[in-house]
Amino acid sequence: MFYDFKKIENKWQRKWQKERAFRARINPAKKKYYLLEMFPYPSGKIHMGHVRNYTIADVASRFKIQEGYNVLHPMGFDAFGQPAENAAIKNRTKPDAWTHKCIRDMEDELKKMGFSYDWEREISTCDSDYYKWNQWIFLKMYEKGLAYKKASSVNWCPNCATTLANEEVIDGGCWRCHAKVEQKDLEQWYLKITDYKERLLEDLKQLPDWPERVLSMQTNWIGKSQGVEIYFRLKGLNKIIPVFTTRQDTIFGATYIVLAPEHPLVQELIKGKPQEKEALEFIAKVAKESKVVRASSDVKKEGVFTGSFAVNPVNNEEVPVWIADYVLMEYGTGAIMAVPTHDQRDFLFDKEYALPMRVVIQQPGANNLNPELMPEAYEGDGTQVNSAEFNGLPNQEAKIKIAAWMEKKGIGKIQTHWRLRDWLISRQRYWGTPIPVIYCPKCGVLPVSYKDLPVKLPKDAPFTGEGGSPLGKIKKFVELRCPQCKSPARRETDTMATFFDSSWYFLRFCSPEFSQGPFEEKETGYWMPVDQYIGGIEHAILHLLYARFFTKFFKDLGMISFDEPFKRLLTQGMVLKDGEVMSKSRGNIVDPDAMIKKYGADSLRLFILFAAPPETELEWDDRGLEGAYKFLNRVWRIQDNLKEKADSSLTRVLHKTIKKVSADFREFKFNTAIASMMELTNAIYQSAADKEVFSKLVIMLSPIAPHFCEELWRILGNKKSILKAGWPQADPDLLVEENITMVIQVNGKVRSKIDVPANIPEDKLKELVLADGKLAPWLQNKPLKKIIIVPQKLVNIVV
RNA sequence: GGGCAAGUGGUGGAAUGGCAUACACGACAGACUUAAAAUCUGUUGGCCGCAAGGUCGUGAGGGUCCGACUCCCUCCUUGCCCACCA
Repeated sequence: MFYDFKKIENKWQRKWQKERAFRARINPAKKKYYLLEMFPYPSGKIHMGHVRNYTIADVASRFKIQEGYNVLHPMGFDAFGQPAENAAIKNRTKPDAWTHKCIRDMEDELKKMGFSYDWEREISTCDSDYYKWNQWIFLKMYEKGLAYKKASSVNWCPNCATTLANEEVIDGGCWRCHAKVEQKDLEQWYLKITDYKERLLEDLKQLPDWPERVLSMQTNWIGKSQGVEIYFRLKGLNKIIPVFTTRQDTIFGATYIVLAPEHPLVQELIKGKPQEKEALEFIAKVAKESKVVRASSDVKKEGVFTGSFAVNPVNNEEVPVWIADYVLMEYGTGAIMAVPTHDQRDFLFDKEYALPMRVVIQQPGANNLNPELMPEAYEGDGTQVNSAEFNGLPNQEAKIKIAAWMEKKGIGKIQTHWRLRDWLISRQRYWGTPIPVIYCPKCGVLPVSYKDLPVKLPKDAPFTGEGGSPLGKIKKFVELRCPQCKSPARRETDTMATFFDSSWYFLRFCSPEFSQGPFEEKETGYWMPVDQYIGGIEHAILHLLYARFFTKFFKDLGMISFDEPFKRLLTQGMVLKDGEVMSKSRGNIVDPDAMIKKYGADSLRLFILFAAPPETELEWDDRGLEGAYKFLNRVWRIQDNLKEKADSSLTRVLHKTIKKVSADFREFKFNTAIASMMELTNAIYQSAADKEVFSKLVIMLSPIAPHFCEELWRILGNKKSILKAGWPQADPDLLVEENITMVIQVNGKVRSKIDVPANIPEDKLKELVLADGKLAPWLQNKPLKKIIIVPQKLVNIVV
């Protein structure tokens, strides 16, 4: 007999919706729990990654409800973005209509999984009720000087005809379409996230419940490094070139310096030199290369001599000045001191052009380093040599002393450098939030006034697939009168990067219909911060960093009182098929909808939680899913064979299971929680359950297989929803064993086992153990050294 | 090149200093059946042994410990993230 999952799932999904079972409202009498998954892009279909992410969250949500928390569990759509425009070009649909159709389809699929969302809070970032507040936030940032416009060389995707943030360039290609990224000069809007770099770094300490990996990725991305800016005087010119280094201990080994080709002093340095022509050609060549190509490690390091010399301030040595592609203007001062013996990049460049080298850090223990014979740079620690008064010092100690000494002598300055850049938010696209700015030829850049928000995205736009923003082609949108002087003016036609939308949506969920501001402080005061955030590791850097930045900004505006938006973070692993990530291009997709049709949502949920712990990769297995289905049927059949009173041994197993499952749920260890419920089920098959035991199993299983358990719960005669059943408590008296099995080891190897009363005194236990005949062959004629007793577990005899 | 994970039966995985392989999948066998499916019940790391039992065994090698899948060191492999960052 199989249970009718189609009927049951449909029935309960409709009932939960009708009864608003997951409606969340402020209730000061109850402890709140805000559970959030990274909201999806509405592609129209959910994939297994979504199923996994949302199932993990849903179990946590339902478990917390049963534990008595007031749970907020919302869902919405990150609805702006490129695919809608691409679909518009391809299928002649409108992005708006296409997106809303996709949203409806995805809602249906999510509902079929039985997720416990408060659908009344659903938000969609492409609705003007939402993006109005993007514009509001932008204006606030503009007021505070955090949004600014800058002409700069940007990454340009020729395929998408749009700019990309550095963070969106992957291996020299566009993060979406993988086309080769070029360089282009454009006026762009930036957000000054660098103003928050110290706090973004420092406050990571407030997040002990984030995965170590993510914390380390964020730290590296912010990239604080302590070093010294050293001043090299240019020979023959009354100018100095500052260089930044974190290895000031190697300054005595700096045998040349290298400038980025774009460095402002380069033109002056090469002027009239024999190398001038060659240098100019080189600069022109590098200018054409994208930063990304220059940054790839397999490209040979190239450079030219400028014909000029600089003076190393620590020993007054004259060193040649070179320019090279591997030095970037964007980092540090755009100039480096080259120490080929102790920096591998300098070493490779040195070998290419046969420049001088000198060892200044001697490797401990090994033979003296010889610059001619070194196969590579020595970048490790050691003792200072050829370093004047610092000779003999360990280099880590010299680092501190040299920095202080340089500051004292005025030849350098201790400095901190950061890797984090400002965030480029302009996109030359249609399907995004219009940046609320007006350009007047007389009055200049004018922010749109708050009362005129939202600047609505026009519904009709020409989609030709050709480059440039479609918005720029809509006269009605672009042309207007300047609000100050009434002369003809233009609107900004750039839209915001969608990362902007997702940087504060977790706040909007607290009061999705609030019309006086982006969020209502009474609501965020109760619900925020998010207690548990769940999503993919691919958002470990950008999204989480931006969301943290926005949170700090709102705090500075006095709108919220906390520093960090997400208390705990869980990054779920990918879903694999045959050892590879599921993807359309690989053609190894398993469609969740087809699986729901075949086995039901409850079986799918059960399988996906049982197959692996949440953080690790999950190998898809059709047979595993079938196994989950069979297990549910096995539980279903228990109802046919209940007895009046369960055996006391079964009751003990039940209470052990309650303890284990409760602990595992709290730590998101769903795979082992399910395993122990399977063990309980096996025990029930050995010795029939009573209603009490069975009911408790059903409650424990209900967060995982909610429709199935709700149905069984009613079959067992309960009138109210299983969500109101409360979580079972383990009876401590039933957890205590009267007799336990002790493992007996001799020299660490298991040789015997004995059953003893749990409360046996140690000397009595020793006596029993030594009398154990099985041990005789191992103890014979050997002097007893000691006996180690681990209470309730084992005895180890050392001979 | 750097950082972080991970490496356990035929497979997914369990055990985070104390009985290695829980739980499940698969396989094999039995019961039920005219038969199959479903279901129920067993067996299932390698080697030696009729058996009792012994012995080897958690990527490789070493170390700490009464005792190591677990901690430390070296190496190998795989995955993810980052990368001319000076």
